[in-house]
Amino acid sequence: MPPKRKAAAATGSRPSKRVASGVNTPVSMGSSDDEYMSDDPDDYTPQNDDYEETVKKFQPSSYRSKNPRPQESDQATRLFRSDKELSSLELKPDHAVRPLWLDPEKGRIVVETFSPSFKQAQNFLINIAEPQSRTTNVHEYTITGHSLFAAVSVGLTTDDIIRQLEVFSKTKLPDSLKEFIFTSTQSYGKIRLVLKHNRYYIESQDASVLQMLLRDPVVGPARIHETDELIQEKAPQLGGLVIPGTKDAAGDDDDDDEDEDDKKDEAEQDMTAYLRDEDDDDEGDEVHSFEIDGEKIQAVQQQCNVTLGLPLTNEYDFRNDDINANLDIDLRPMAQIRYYQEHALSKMFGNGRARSGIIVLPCGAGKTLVGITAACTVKKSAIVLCTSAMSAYQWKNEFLKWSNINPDDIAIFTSGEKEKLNQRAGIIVCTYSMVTQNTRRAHDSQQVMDFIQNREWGLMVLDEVHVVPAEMFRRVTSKIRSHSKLGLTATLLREDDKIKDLNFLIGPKLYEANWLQLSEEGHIARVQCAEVWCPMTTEFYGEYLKARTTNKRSLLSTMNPRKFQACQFLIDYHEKRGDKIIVFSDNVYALEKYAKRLKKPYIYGDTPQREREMVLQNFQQNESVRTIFLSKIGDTSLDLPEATCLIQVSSHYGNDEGFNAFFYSLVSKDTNEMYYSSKRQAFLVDQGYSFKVITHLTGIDKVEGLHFRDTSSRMELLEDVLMAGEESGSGPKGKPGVRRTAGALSEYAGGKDMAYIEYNKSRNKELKKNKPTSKFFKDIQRTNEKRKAAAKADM
DNA sequence: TATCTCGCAA
DNA sequence: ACCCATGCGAGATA
Repeated sequence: MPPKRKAAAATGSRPSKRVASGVNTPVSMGSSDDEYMSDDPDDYTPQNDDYEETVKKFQPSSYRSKNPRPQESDQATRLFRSDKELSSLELKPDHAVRPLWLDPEKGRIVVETFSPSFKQAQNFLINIAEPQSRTTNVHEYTITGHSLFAAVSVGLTTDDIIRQLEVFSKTKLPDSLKEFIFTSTQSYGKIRLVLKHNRYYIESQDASVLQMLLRDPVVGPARIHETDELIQEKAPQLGGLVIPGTKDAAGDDDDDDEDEDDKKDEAEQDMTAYLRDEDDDDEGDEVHSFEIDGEKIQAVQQQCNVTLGLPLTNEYDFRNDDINANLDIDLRPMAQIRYYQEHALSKMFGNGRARSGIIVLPCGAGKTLVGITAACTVKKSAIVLCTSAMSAYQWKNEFLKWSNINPDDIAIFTSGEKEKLNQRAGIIVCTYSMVTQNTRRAHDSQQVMDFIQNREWGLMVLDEVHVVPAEMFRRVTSKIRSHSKLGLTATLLREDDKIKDLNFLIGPKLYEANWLQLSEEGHIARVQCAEVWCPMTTEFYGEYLKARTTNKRSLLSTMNPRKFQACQFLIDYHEKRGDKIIVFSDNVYALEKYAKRLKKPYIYGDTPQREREMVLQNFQQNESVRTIFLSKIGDTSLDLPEATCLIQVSSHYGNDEGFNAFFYSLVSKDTNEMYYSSKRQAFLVDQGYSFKVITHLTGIDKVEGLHFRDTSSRMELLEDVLMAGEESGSGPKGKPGVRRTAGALSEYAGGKDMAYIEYNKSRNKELKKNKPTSKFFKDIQRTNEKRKAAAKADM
């Protein structure tokens, strides 16, 4: 889908900034005059050029560069030196040029972002640790068993990890940490989960490990054949492998496509070398195994991963699989794999097999193409799981576009469409819910489901894989038998802590793109995030305090007239500079109110498809439609590349829409919204975005036709809101159909008083969010119009 | 084919 | 460290 993105979304080649200068400043900020003003100026953040230079010069053995910001270092030093656990650790004499602080007890790592070797350290850490937070001056990571498993899975050795850490650390590596890394990594990669003839086996070169496993109260009973003998056989051999579309991923003979742009960095080359080495090494002579009940693999995997600390590796030696039919599929020559996509794929196929795991790529960076290329590499039957029917269509279309697959060999399986697939090999694209549904199935649905469950799949692609830990969706991993699983997502953040389950449900994180780098190179959009704090009016705040239900309160906060005005101002401001604006509200009542009063089109759940299409088409093509209001429709899979500004009026969840330029979140001060805002901030920061807090919108007074300037109009609004709050909770719930109509009129009056503060000055943030393709509209149309006919005609 | 009910996710 | 609401997929019904 990368190519479908419009101009802003980077078709690759040009790393230039596509955002006009000046775009970096959201609205013009008021004077930063109040006490919130942050006191850590950003001016000593190294500039990119210098920075690059410095990094280049930096060599682990020659620490000539001097710490560019000693005061920071001193601060951090004090911080850590005061910690009793750390006080015993001796600083290296040249600690100033080394970026890492280690907390051996908690496995915590703090990186100084201003260090000359920050980038190198970051590239390394992303492979061995889990990112915890990113602030201006320090990033925090944690080393865990899982993160080390991921590191090992991708080819790093115990030695590599310890050696590199030692290089970057300000102190001598504590023995306890070394010990932890050593013991953790030693046990990894010892046992594998293997699918063969539609049965699952646990396999190892070390029979004693298997015997030990069999004594486990969870694993033991899951064994199927109760003979005491382990199965023993020859280990398969590997050979060279070429990933289609890449230069020469595994480094042997021939190839089809050529791929010019390539920015393989050294680290990556090294990595490939590691992979090869390991691969040669671990080709043992024979392996032992025992069969386990397919129904119990989830429990077994969890037990091994969590309790025993012996995660099961999933690798599929697809080239030596002569049981499952080959699929005739290749990338078309036009398909250009970008360097980071290639890196991701080389992590997956680095040792000539398909290893199961997760690839994290920002939206618009081309996740679909990665999935398709994986399928073209394995060349066996593949099943793709999507969160929505629309997304399923997009996947199928992308397959047809980027690969030469015979249209008869790819089928959609959703509630609306049950396409047939021939018996040999093929690709099925379906929704998670179609597969995981527990209730009665329609007849044809059951047929396809049987087909799916009886087949031994070579590859399972799990789109938006962060949804998989959900109770319902996680069933896919046990219902469908697949030799390998590839999870794709833009974010591994969830509200709960279930994201960890992906380690045994799918596999370790194989690759995570560096958003900063991608955005610098123009592969994904840059974003400016800002939070606008809007004081409540006295009338509204009075009612707010009186309100009993949270529902009513949230309605009052989102309908806060000053927030409305801020919204109006921002729309006005950005329309004038030529932006296309999407205003988002998850409250339908507010959505409608705002939109109607500002005379903007809006779409929400009950908006008929036909009307959605109209509105969206106009937004995309009609110059005069610059702003639309959306509810949470398209939470999954709405992508409007032309939007350059997002304003969020009401949303409880951190929401990760990807935008090309601006992202505002409007928050009513002193309300619950503030409470939630900290969560949102954390989310944005974790995503790598920086954001600002704006407490004053300069020039808001001057907006022509600014609504709610006078008290009477505000009172009028208040009454309306209170009424809505009464009936059936929050207004627009109850029956779809009875929507309140907007009040009328707009008045004029005085502005606000807010001051601007910069919250997290930090570096540029990026934004990234993942949405499949851009043809949202077309696909809806297609779906609706003719599930069958249109699909055919189109293809 | 259109519209309803239901369950689920975050 | 909200809770709910909202939206959607799937099946059933006419």
